Amino acid sequence: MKDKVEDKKTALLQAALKLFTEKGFHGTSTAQISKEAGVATGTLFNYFPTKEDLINGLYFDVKGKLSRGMSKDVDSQNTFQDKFRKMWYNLIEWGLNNQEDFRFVNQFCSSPYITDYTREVVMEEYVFYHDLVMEGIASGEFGDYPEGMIISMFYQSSRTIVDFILYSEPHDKNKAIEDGFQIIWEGLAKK
Amino acid sequence: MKDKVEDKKTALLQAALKLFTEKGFHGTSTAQISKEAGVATGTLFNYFPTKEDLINGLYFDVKGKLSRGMSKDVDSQNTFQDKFRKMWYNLIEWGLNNQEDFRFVNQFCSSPYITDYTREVVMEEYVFYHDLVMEGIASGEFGDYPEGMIISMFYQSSRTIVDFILYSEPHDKNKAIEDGFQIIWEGLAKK
DNA sequence: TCTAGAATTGACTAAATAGTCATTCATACA
DNA sequence: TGTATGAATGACTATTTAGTCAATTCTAGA
Repeated sequence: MKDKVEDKKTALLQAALKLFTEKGFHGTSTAQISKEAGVATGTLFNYFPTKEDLINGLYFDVKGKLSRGMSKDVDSQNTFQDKFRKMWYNLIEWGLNNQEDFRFVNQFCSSPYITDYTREVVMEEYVFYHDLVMEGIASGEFGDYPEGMIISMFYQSSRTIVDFILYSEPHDKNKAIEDGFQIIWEGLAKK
Repeated sequence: MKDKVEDKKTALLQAALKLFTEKGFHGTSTAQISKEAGVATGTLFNYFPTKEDLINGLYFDVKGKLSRGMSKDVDSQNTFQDKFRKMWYNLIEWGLNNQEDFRFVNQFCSSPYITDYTREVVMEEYVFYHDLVMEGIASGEFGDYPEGMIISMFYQSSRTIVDFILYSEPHDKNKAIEDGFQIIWEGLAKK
């Protein structure tokens, strides 16, 4: 049955997510992943021929979810600043609601186990984001900074704020999110 | 002889730095580290009883160097902004000139292999930095943001700019550094 | 030069690893 | 009900791992 097949694959991905994030790629054995997923050791290799295939599949999966979470309702915003604010809030909320996924992506985004091919395929889902930044530069909303710098600063700032909220546990979470947006927007906007 | 002892210890730390950064903690065997350092497998365990002691020693070492690099000549600056600009430039230059060290610190700063004790001891070297940020908040140079948020945003931005320079290879490195400072300063400063 | 103590060595071990494969099991259809 | 197909299993293997330790080499002072 199709559902059961997907069940086991999903269970394996979920187990891998948890363990890779917690103990790293080499720190997690395939036996542990199988056990956590509740399947036999051989089953893992039915779905993912090698351990590297597993982490690449997982990376693709999680990056896709992040992309969809980030872009939600952005189009329906009126001003450019509102589009970016919406994206900011989406990103932070997604990070807070999907902590393991967020940590996984950030931990493995520059890992040698993720192949160039995986990176390429994943990149396609972020074209809308690049386009939006280009638009902001062209229309003079942003200061005269390179596209790649704006993108990295924005994304890394979201990581920083998510970590800040999780680690420092501020009494007013929403203020922390808005503070973060103020900092990055004031930093990047044209003066 | 004292020098030779230090030689081997240094060689081991250097080898571990290179390999841990490249292949991760579990991805690097103690045998590889010994080989890279040009010593026997047993020698590693003379200096560091366990592999975890090795990475903790390394973390302590590198964090100390980073702290000293960051704070150089900051005291002799006149204005508050100049102190922060100096620290920004120090940080970026140190990151560019010590890429492996920088990558290592950033990769392992939230790793489970680094003990709470190591973190505590390391923290002591960053008191001056915390004090400076507190001073900036008190004197109204910074906007009304939590101390921890300012510290994280500043440091993570430096990571972002170092990575941007290394990965995007902009034609004008110095403009990228100053751009980065503008972004983070405009973001954090009181309006 | 001789020697005591420390540093260095690398063969060794018990445990763990990624991946295999012959066997068993579940399902869907005739 | 009988059976054919593919999924699931877990014992197994060849290799690799962190760490040990008895033997060797080096060093500094007498």
